[in-house]
Amino acid sequence: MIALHDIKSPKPEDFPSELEGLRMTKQRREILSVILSKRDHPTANDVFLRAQKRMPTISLATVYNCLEALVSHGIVRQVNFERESSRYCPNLNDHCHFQDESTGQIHDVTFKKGVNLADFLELPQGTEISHLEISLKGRIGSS
Amino acid sequence: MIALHDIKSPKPEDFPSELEGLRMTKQRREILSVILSKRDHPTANDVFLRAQKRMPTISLATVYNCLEALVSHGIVRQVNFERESSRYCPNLNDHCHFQDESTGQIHDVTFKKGVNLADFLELPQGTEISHLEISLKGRIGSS
DNA sequence: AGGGGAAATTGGAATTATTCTAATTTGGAG
DNA sequence: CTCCAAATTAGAATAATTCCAATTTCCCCT
Ligand SMILES: [Mn+2]
Ligand SMILES: [Mn+2]
Ligand SMILES: [Zn+2]
Ligand SMILES: [Zn+2]
Repeated sequence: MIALHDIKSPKPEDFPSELEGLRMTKQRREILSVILSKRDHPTANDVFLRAQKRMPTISLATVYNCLEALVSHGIVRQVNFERESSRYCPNLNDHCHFQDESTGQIHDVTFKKGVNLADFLELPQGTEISHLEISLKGRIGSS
Repeated sequence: MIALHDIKSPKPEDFPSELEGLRMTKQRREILSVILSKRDHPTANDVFLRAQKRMPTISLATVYNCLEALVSHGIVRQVNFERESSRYCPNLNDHCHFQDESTGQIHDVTFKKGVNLADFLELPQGTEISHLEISLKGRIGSS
């Protein structure tokens, strides 16, 4: 089973016309391909700028609309660092984010295998988590 | 050693005129007392509304200024959930936050003792974390 | 193939949390 | 008491995101 985000350099044409019950319009396809084609974590505006290269008439409102559609259908993840603008991530595996304060770059951080949340947190019993976000900031030492 | 946030119903007068190197003006005192006097996680505007009761001339800009001063001096914590407005927390112990989606209430969640981040995350070696935020959303089952 | 209609896109305006600015006030040091 | 840096204030500015109303797209039906 090969996940969408494993595809190397996807062209918009590579996507079916419907995905996870979401109609794949050409704008949505373009935006998805922008997000999948570079493993960084672009903001909506970054996505807009990149999408404009191949689709000069796309609007920022559409970028926001498409991102919201992709996120709510679980095709793309939305990532937040404090009050900064949201970023978007194609990695659907369980992971969290580390922002290197010296470069601004965001790195995916996976969980050690076998661990699960409840092992770490003193959660009130009966808690059902629907959404989890872990964001780290710091530096990578030269050692 | 009794921590500030353990004081029951602190009046502004209870605070020294300087704290952690921060000059305690009457506005800062008032705002700190607002935050300490109720264990919820108010937004800046909530704080403004509450502070106005005892200090009708305080301005929203001052509330933001004071919160920023208190946060940057480590006297209060700033808490974020996705794109919602920031909230402020008097609990300085290591903890994270759970928002109950049925009530909107935010609960402090502590870490199980003895665990530490590096045990959970596949961090690139040499990583120095300067800031960490864990935010959960969900519901508390009736069981 | 043609037409209807719901959904998507668009540009621009609106919203809103937060920050900035410039003028005034405050309060501790000398 | 005076001086001065820092804090407060009202209001304007900013910027990310959402809303709106008009247009366009395109799927479905005949
Ligand atoms: Mn989410
Ligand atoms: Mn912080
Ligand atoms: Zn990611
Ligand atoms: Zn808290």
